[in-house]
This record gives sequence, C-alpha cells and structure tokens, in this order.
Amino acid sequence: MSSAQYRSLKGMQDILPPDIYLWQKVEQTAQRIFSVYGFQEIRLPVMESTSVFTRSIGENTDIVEKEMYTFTDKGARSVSLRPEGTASVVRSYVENSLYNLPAPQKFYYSGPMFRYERPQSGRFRQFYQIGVEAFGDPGAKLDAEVIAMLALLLSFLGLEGVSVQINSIGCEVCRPGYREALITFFSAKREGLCPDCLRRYDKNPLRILDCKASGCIELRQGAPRITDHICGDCRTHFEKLQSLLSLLKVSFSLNPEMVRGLDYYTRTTFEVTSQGLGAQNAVAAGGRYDRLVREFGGPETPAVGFALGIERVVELLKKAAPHAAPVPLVFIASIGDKAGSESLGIAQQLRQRGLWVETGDPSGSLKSQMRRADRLGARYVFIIGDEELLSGRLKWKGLDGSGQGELLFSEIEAFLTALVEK
RNA sequence: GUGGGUGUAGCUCAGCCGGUUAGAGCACCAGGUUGUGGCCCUGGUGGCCGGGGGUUCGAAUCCCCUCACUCACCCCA
Repeated sequence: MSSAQYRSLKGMQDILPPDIYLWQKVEQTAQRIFSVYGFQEIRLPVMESTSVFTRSIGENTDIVEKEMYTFTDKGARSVSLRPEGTASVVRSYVENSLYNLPAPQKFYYSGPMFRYERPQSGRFRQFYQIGVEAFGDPGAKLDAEVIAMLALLLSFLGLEGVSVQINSIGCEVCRPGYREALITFFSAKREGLCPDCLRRYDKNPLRILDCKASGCIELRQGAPRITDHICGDCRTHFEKLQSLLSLLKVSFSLNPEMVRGLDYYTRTTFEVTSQGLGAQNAVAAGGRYDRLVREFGGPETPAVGFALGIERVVELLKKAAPHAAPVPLVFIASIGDKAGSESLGIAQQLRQRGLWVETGDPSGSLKSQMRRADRLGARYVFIIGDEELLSGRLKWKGLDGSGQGELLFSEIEAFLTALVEK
C-alpha cells in the first residue's frame, strides 16, 4: 500500500524473512563452493572515484553514461556508487600490489551494486551480486575452472533449467577487423534497421546481433560471425576452453551472438540464463579481461571473472521450492509469575547450549501460548505451572503429534540433545 | 528516457452502467466452562476506497491532473 509516510526509494527493497533465508543459503553455498576452488573473500567500498568506473567500464556505455549514481562529495571530488564489482576489485588489486603474490590470485565478493535504471521484474536500482575474479593466468584452464565453479554452485543450489552459453569476442588484435566486417555488412541494409539499431550501428555494431526486433533478426541473416573472424591465438584459446568444459562435464552451448555490455572484456564471455525469469533472464555473466589491470596502472595481468545476480537466483529458488524457515526447538509455556521466572531460567540455560527456545507470556492463557507455539512452528512445548514446580516435573508435548509426557527438570538437556542428534 | 497495465483493510481481491452506516477470504487478537496448538464456530482490531480538482442532489464508482507501483523497450546481474 502507499499509505505509509516513508517508503524505500524506487528500485530499492527490504529483504525480510522468510526470503532472507534463501539469501543466506545462496551466500553460504557460494562461500563453500568458492573456497574449495581457492577463492578468498574480499570486501571493498561501495563507493569509488568516478574515474574508476568510467575508465574500466567504458566512457560511452549506458552504465557510465546514464546509470551511475554519481555526485560530488564535500571535498569537491566526483564519486560514484559502484554499478558493478570488477572495476573495484581491479583497483584494489593494483593499489595493494596483489600482483606480487603468487599467481593466480583468486577472489570473491558479495554486496550491493547501484544503477539508476527503471526497475522491472528482476531489475533493481540497488541489487546484489556475488562475483569472483581470478588474476594472473592467461590460460583457458582458468576460464574453464571459473565457469565450472559457477555451474557447480548453481547445481548445489538446486537450480534447474539454467543454461550456460559461451562465446569469444576476440582481442584487441582481431576485434577491430570483425567490427569493420559488421559495419560493411550492415551498411547496405541500414534502411531496414530499427531506430535502436541505427544507433548501435554507429556506437556498437556488435549489439545489432542481439536485437529483438523481427526486422533486424531477418536482416542479420548471413552476417559475419565473430568466431569466424577471431585470430589464431583467440581461436586456440576458445577451442581449448570448450574441450576443457567438456572434460569437466559442464554442459554449454555456443552463442556467437552474445554480446557483453562492458568494454573491458576480451576473448571469453559467458552467460547463464534461465527460463521463467521474465525479460531479465541472465542469472550470471562474466568473461575474460586481459587488459584491465594494465589500464589501472598494474603490470600486464590477464584475468577472468563473473558476477551472479542474487535477486534472480533467489527468485528461481522461490519458484522451485517453498522456503524452509528455521523454527524454534522448544516453546516454554508457563502459568503464573513463579513458573514464568523458572521458564526464563530454563530458556537461558538451553540457549547457552545453542538451542533455539521461545517463552510464552505467563499472564496469558495456556491456550493462547499453545497457539503461539504452533504459529512459530516450534517442535516441542514445555508446560510449567504450579503443579510442575511442586512435582519437579514439567509437561512436554510434541507439536507434530509425536506425543506428550512428563520430564524431570534435571532431564531437560538430555531430552533435547537426544532430539537434536536425531 | 519511451510505451502499456494497475492503484479499495497487513495480504489477495469483490464492489455491474454513480444512490443511503464500504465488503469477502486469508492473516492478526480474544472467546467456545476450570491448565493444552493445528480443524470448526463466535466476536473483535483494522480502510481520508493512492492524492488533488471537477461533474452531480449524491462518487470508491464518471472526467481531468498528479503520484506511486508494475510489466516491457533501451540496457543489464
């Protein structure tokens, strides 16, 4: 509803239970998978000098031209909220001379990114990415490992219906030639292109290849393919990647029309897409960027990485299965002040053992306390009143219908540890 | 930046061509005999009908403006 006086900003959302448990699952699973591949976490600022992004992402990309949250700070410096993670990682890699550490160096990060766009399904102004970057190895082996790691993560998360597509967009040696070939090809057909593609023709002709307009799809029949134009080195690299992926049993398909929006990619680019996400169907995407470290003033250092959109993965998980939010192990219902105090003591003791315990309101009816225990999803209820205080035995009841009985106060811990271990 | 859709209780929505105190389901709270949840029954809390202006004896219902949300394009995770 729109009646609240204060609302979060457009495109920015609160992440609340029960969704948060899926977020945690994604982050924890990623952490686990990445660590066995030797990737270490790094945490970087969400704000950088604007030039960190303009130089790396590309001056005339949409991200830089119209999507950055850029402003002047109190020291008259132009700063920007990060629209993606790679630029910051490279800046940090160079600033901290991490190239002096044994190669390859492999890192991952997780956190919010910001782009001033019109929100739509699967797209937000503040969105979260988990990303990885591996530095210092030019071989296709590294590309293959990174892609295999991504595939493994998605499979551990139980995502189905996702597909990996790869492409090679060449290097600074061969890409200009391909670009020329495309311009030549389309120059005779400019009349038929859609207005967007007319812009692309001048700005980034590769983009005509993934236009959705039917007219453009027809026109590009027979257009030169990037994979026919890449140089020998790039071809070798690309073929090696494919054979390694097959070896690693990562299923993938070639998509010579896949284009990346950031300027810094070289050779390998890849994308994981999913059905059922709406128009924004990319779950993760990445590629190789062999020149970027150099451009940041570091030594010639090849690198490869990807970023995964957490919201989109969570969305898929939500569709796949109902959430399993954690529930309390025990709810202690009590009747009367004395029993109420006793139950607090017991709760404290059990919480020190790492068990989730909730307590009821001793001035409320037992019925209302039972009801609350049920709504919380508690597995067991303990009942303590005057009777129990006198006898030294509390009543327990399994809310899943697993019976009820009595229990000496001194037996509580043993009773519960047995349950937890089951 | 461009185009479409939608705005009525916390959530999902009904209120047909304007007519009296604005509804349902779910959720929440409390009861249904004395200390026991889930099902059922009863009651209760909760709505400037997104906001402003206009037409009218009378508007949630018609008209205009505005804001918000949403989907799509551009672009992208």
